Amino acid sequence: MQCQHWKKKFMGWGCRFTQPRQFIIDMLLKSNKHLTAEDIYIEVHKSYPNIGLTTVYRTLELLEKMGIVHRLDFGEGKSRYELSDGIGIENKTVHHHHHLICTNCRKIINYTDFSEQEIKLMKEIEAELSKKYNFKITAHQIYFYGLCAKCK
Amino acid sequence: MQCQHWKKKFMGWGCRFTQPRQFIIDMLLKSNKHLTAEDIYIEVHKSYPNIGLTTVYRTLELLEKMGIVHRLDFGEGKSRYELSDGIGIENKTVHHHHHLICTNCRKIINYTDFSEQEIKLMKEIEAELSKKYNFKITAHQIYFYGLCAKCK
DNA sequence: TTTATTATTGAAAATGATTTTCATTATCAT
DNA sequence: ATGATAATGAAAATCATTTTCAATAATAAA
Repeated sequence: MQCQHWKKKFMGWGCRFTQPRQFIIDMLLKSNKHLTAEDIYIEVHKSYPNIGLTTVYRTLELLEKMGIVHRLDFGEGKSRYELSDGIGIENKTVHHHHHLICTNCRKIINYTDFSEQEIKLMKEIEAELSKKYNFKITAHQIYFYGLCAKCK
Repeated sequence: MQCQHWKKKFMGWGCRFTQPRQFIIDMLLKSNKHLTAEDIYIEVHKSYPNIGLTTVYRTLELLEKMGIVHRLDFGEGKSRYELSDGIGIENKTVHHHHHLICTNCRKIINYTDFSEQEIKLMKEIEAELSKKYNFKITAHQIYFYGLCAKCK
């Protein structure tokens, strides 16, 4: 979908918009979960059996550099990936959630219902930090740690 | 330092306060950096050469469960650890910083100068989430992603 | 204090995610 | 088409972390 759009984007980075990359991006657009490299590999493999796990890793690395994808870490010993904010229009709701992680049982709760105030403040902080550290901020993640209902 | 204090704490978790554990905690108290398991192993090894890397991993896992230590991830493929807020009195300034991570070169900037407003809001959010999800929040971390001055 | 019980330890092996290497293939500019 | 170069997949290598297991240390019981 929107091949031209993607092609341009890749060209801008001196890269080619190839079939494996296309399949991987399609997969990310379709899914609304936090996928591991292996998840993506297995899923893409169904429609494109030639894909290699190596390519998935390489593509994700590139997509991360391009700001298209974000890497998440829940302390599982492997990374998970999700599209950056504003990339997949349809499933916007999935993005930009924050995480509650139980330090005892490792249970993860996502939440997306931010207060107006929260959103406003985050924007302010971003603006402030951008200026102070001469940093172009494209995304943020908040992790809260503690004990879940069961482990309390 | 404060052996009795630690001993009690460990006992409360049905665990023993052993020498390796003591050395590891001392190391964490002394250091003011984000240490990897290997960093700790090498450092502790100097004064306690019998220590094994396995024990470091196991101890860090336990300390995390006990809420004494927090695991950080900067996408390097390995975890880093720091004492939780309020644990090491002397080096309090080190803790509770947030992170700016460059998605291109992986440079990491820590910042600790939070605005009053920021601190207040985070507390409010924590209170709200605690109630809503019946979760006892003990810590939080914020990661901002984007491009550093060089990579912009 | 001695003894019994159980948690903890270290070494080595195993695991599992991610990277590197390298020869082959696909894509793009000409 | 053709040549130059980026991208690919398979296999091997790497590196952090876990598991296994026999030996040891710390605690509780006698």
